[in-house]
Amino acid sequence: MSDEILALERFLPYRLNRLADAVSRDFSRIYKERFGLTRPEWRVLAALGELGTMTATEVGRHSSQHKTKVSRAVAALEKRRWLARTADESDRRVERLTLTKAGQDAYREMVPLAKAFEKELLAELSAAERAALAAGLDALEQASLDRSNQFD
Amino acid sequence: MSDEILALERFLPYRLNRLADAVSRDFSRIYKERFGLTRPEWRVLAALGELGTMTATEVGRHSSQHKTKVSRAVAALEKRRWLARTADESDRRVERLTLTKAGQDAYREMVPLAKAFEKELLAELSAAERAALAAGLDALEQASLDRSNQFD
DNA sequence: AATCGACGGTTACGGATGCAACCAATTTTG
DNA sequence: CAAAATTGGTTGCATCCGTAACCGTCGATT
Repeated sequence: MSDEILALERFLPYRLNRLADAVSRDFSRIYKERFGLTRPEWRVLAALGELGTMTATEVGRHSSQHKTKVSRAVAALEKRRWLARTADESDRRVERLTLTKAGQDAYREMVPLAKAFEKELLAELSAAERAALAAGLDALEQASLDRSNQFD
Repeated sequence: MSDEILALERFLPYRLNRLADAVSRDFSRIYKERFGLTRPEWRVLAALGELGTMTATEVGRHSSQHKTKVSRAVAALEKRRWLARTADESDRRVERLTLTKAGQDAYREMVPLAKAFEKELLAELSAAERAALAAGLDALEQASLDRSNQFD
């Protein structure tokens, strides 16, 4: 294991990025081409669809997105009338975000497509490979995510 | 496994992106803060350092980067005098890219840092978890990368 | 050798993004 | 209770990025 040369194609940060890019590129066809959403918008939709009414900060935490991304995505979804803001009575800085009927409909339409996408991708792995992937990602998430406080 | 709700935090494309972002964010401190490189520039450096003289197209393939990214990164590294272009005798469209002495020095300085980074990250996993991660990534790469022709 | 399509690489342009600065509301501190 | 520090959220700015259009060169076809 010399320290002279780095095999880029085996280097973990590189591999993760390349894989994430490739998978996301594929998956983005669902929310981008078919629904005209950006990735931040898709994530906000997914967060609100999953957990219901939340504040922008909570959406950011649940979807691992910087607050500026959330702010812009929320504005875009609001313009599309897929979500609505309501003032919080007890704290006037906060806005409570909720999907509208149209937003919920879109979410319900996309969830099966997302699940099918994931299923098809994983179907190309053996059961043992899927188990290894799950275990490996869990472990790496635990090691990586908590030690790097990503969002301010 | 209802099709009503998607658990975003368990969704593969999301997990991969979040993980790649977190790990890259950490690692970028090495090439960004300490050497003032962008990620595309780091990758070009890594490709040339690993494999020696190459064309821009080959660099792009080896580092999984779009040709415009490569073009800009090469221009930046050239300006910094970390790489030099030489005309290819037999094909005047092509430029042969090589690291200069300064570029090689920088590469040799960064490789141990990169390896140490990866080692420390993986040190937080057990041996079994590392094995699972390796197997899982290998399998997913095989499933994903060849079926999505990412670059033109 | 003239034409046409492919290829290596660059660039203009529009859109996305992160950082920092900012505003307003709230909480903490003295 | 006034001042200061913190928080939720937005926006200006500079940068980055991908798409498409482009330029010059090469190879094949004729």
